[in-house]
Amino acid sequence: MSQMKPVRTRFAPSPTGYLHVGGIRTAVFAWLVARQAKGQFILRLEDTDKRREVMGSDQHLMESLQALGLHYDEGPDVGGPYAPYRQSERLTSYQQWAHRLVDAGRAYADPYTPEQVQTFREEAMAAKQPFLYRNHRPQQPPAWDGRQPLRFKSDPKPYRWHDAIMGDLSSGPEVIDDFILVKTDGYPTYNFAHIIDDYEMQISHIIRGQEFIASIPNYLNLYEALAVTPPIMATAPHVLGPDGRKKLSKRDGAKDVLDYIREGFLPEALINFIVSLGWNDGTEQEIFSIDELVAKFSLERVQRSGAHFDERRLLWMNGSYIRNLTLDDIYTRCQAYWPPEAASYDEAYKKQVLALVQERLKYFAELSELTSFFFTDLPPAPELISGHKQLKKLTVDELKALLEQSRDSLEASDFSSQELADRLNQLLQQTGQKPAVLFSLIRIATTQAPASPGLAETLSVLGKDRSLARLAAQLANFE
RNA sequence: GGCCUCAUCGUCUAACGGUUAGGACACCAGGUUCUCAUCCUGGCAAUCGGGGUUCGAUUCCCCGUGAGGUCACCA
Repeated sequence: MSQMKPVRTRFAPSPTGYLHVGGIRTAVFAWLVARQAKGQFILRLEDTDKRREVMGSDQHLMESLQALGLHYDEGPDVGGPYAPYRQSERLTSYQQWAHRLVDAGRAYADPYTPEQVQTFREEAMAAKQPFLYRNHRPQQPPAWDGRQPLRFKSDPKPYRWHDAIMGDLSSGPEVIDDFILVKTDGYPTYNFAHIIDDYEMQISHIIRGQEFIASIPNYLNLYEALAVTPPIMATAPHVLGPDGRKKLSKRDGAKDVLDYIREGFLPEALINFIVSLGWNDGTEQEIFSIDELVAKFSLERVQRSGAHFDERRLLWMNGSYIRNLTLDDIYTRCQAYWPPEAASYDEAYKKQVLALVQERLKYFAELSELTSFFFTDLPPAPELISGHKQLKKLTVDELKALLEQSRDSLEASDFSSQELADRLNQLLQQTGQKPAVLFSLIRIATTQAPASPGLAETLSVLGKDRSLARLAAQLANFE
């Protein structure tokens, strides 16, 4: 056991597109493990497949991590003691290790053409056998001059190892094969490069998705050939699509994590949600602050089966976080989400509005729609009355009478929230109406919106002039 | 097809071999003098199947079944 080794974890994505909630999970786990142990979290870009690389996705990846608060101690843009952190810039290192392997007789040039190898593969599959390159291992391979792929000369044997998440795992010799170390374009494969980098960067835990679990025996075999002690392995199950049983993918509508941030999801809620997809501390606690997660998280308690991504749960969790924000905090965080008309209003007014809608927000992008009537006069919406199960039973004259009576009373109000509540109450008695009728009518007249916060609070924030003007406008509409 | 892994409400999950199998999301009903939301109360809803071991199995073992992963000059 390497209990005294400093904890250094890494997130090592390839820059082939945006990061979604499924892909970010191993980053969150790695970050938590590093923070908990007061170690380092490293970002390394695995850009060894130039064909799949997507321009700009490296920046996007870095932005996503920063936006979530998953700050890394070392990485391509921040540097660090083991720079460079981009695999395409570490080619000489891989070359050195490759030659060392060749010299030791543990790597050799692959003399076959891709077509020949493909034929071997198809034969194996046709025979319903797994494809093993080493069944075709050449007796006298040519000297490696870079024009052929360099293959690992494996030493097939069974393995038993411990995975921090999956527990004790084992495999037989039949899964060990002569995989490619260096491609003909001079770039190393992931299978080779990550092992070299993790060693050179002193990585203590490799936390990755379960698609790699079948390859681990091969890695173990290579570690032996390299005389390197493997880091702790932690294999996390996939995040599944909402309905399907397969790994969440962009095709399932897996959104870019930055899109969630843009829509006004809180980074800490997103983190809490992602972690809770497969992890809990054994109690009934659902909401964990980042500090609590750092303190309590453990790979051992991560679920071994995949978890479906359920956005409704995310919505609930984010709403819960928003409700717990202080008014000042929520105000600064939601600056970008006000309706355009709000621009000319001052902070005090917007904070009053915010206080009324805070418990209704699931994410900040809803702010505009929820609050527009506080900043601008909405067009008349007669369907709100004609579609109202109580109001539609009243005649226009009855509605007018109620509204006029309300207006007369409200004209004498000071429009404080409490005074309005009392006055509205009196109005109920004076008119002999149910709240469902009177309050609905006033609410619709003054907001023209299908929903609003409580009537007294809404009128109070709207203010006397605006409220009365809207009542007058509604009355005029009845003419 | 070989190999590996997994399996509790619709979903996320809890349960030293002994619980009326718990919580949360979602949903439904009721309450909070109007709507939406919050909040409160109640409700619906699960141990994949079959064998063992055991006084007793969600839990341990075996066999099925189902699902996923992998068998790339992708990661």
